[in-house]
Amino acid sequence: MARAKTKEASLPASKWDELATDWCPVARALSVIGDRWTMLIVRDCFLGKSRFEEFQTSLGVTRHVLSDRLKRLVADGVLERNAYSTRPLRYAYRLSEKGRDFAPALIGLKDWGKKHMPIRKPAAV
Amino acid sequence: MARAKTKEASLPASKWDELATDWCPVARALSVIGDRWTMLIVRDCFLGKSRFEEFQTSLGVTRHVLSDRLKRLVADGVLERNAYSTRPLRYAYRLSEKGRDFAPALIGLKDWGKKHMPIRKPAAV
DNA sequence: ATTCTCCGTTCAGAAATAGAACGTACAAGC
DNA sequence: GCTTGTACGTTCTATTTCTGAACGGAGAAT
Repeated sequence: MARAKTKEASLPASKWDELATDWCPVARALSVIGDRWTMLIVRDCFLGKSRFEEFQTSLGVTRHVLSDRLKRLVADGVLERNAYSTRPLRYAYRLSEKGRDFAPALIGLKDWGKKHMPIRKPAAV
Repeated sequence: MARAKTKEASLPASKWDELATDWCPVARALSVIGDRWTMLIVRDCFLGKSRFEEFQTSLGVTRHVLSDRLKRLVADGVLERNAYSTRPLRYAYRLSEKGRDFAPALIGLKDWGKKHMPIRKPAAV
């Protein structure tokens, strides 16, 4: 996967790591999906997206950050990376059971957004 | 989401603002509470905390960022700021109805954290 | 008068992000 | 063989954000 890593494409470390062992389960959950993009990647997975380009196009996140977050989600067991093509080696990212268990939290956020952040646009939820 | 920028202590603006008008209600919700600390401040409010020092001690967040997030939450209508003391003018931050509506999402995160992030020591220690 | 508490603000250095270009691997077309 | 197109990342630099510590001010307590 990674070639010579002269410089580590590091993940957030300082304060996030403390959250991972916090007494509060909400904080521990946020240590995994509490950054700007990660929850949206998980949402995209729920919507059936699974490929790098799909996430990138959908979210508008920079490729660097997307690459970083996908690695982190795989490392955390939220996503699973499997080859969907062997000849041009390509990987698909799909939710694990651990990832699918975010559904209630996502629904809570969805309901809040619909109620408190209305918008008039061709919504296709 | 334009916020009072009386000074240069501006709040995250570039990509977060786009989320606020995203077609997806989850993204719109995250434009409000999707950063590292904001959801934890809301959690603290659910736990009965209401004062600057309480949040700061509880979270370990820097005072600068805490000040910024509280302003943002008040501007977004998630928290209400009321004086609890007039002589040494002090304000308490409490959840509005809009803020209390985060309960389902928080419970979802809590359940996920309890199930998938059991408390354990960091590897080294 | 001095110290203490509470609620922030300011500053410099460290870290993360944005935006774009670059690399690799394979397939199809010329 | 050479170029173009697609998919999946990596590398680069400039900008933005965060951390950590110090500073300030207003009243309270000693």
